[in-house]
Amino acid sequence: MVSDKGILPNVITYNSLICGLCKFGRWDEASKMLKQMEDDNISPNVKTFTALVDAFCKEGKVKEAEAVINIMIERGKVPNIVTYNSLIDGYCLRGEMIKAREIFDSITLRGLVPDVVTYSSLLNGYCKNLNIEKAEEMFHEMTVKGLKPDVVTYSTMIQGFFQVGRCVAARRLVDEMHAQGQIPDQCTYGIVLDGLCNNHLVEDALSLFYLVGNSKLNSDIAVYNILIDGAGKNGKVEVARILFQGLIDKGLQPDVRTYNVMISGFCREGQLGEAKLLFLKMEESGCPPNDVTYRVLLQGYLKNRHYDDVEMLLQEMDDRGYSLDASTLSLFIDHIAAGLLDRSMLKLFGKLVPKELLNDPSLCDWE
DNA sequence: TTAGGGTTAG
Repeated sequence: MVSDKGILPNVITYNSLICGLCKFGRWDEASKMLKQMEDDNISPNVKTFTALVDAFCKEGKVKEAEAVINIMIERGKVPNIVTYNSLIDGYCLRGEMIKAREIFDSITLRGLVPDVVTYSSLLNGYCKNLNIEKAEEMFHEMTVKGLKPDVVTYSTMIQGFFQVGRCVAARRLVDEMHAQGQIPDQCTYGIVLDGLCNNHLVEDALSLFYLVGNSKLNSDIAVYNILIDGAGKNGKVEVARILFQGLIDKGLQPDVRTYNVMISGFCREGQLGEAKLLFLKMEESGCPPNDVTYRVLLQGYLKNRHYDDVEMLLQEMDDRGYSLDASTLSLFIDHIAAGLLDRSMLKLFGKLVPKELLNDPSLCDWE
């Protein structure tokens, strides 16, 4: 691997490439790259190994990540705090909080010092696994240790409070982060809007949105996706429609999630005609439907006992290589069992059941 | 700007 100008790759070049390949799950190529790196007599360093550890952890493959850590130790490279933070994330992602805590506790024994990211990662794990008390403990403990919660720490904790319905505590924390000089960013904003919507406070979310007005914060399609979904789920599909039109008028481009939440909102209200129109508009707008779109629409049709387009949608899913997820599948099974669907559809339907669901005990006996 | 943490659809 030599560039046109005869420049040789170094450890930085390889790390960048390996990291990029890992990010896209291209493990084979990443491992080939690692091998080539060694053939070039360039030793992988702590960052190289940590990139691999992190990539495995993000897929929940903690055993593989630990294997990489063992290899790096064998090669005389010492894992650092970044390496262990990734591992904590991996265990948190799997919901294995006892193990995550063990890694956290082992950090000090290894002579390393947990940093803001370490605390925030474990705190996030506790929040995601709905153990808000433990999360609060971490939040408190880090300040005792002299670590200052940053924007990410606050955002994580705020989301945790919203998830368990503690909206007052969440809002108080937004004020506190301001007072501490940690300015909420785009991500915090999304977390707050989503948290309000999910706690039946969509009016508050909308007030905040209109208060923010034409700021850059509101030029993010994710903000619209959150609000359109929130409005729809709170029975305000007309508000959702206005928001959708608003983002178009503003020159923003709806993405596949925007369409999906809007279609989902129409289906919820039984407005299947509107849902179908939007579905058809996706392709011509350069934003083709994805597997979620099909599942949302199918669920909408089934729940509203509107079977005209079902076979066509299943056929299109098959053509596109999409499959049914567990919840759509179980809805289908109910309708088949109740004799509501034409049995001629069964063959096509069977092709869309993913292998991993074939032996699912909750879905058997449908024939 | 060589590796780490927080946001949206089913």
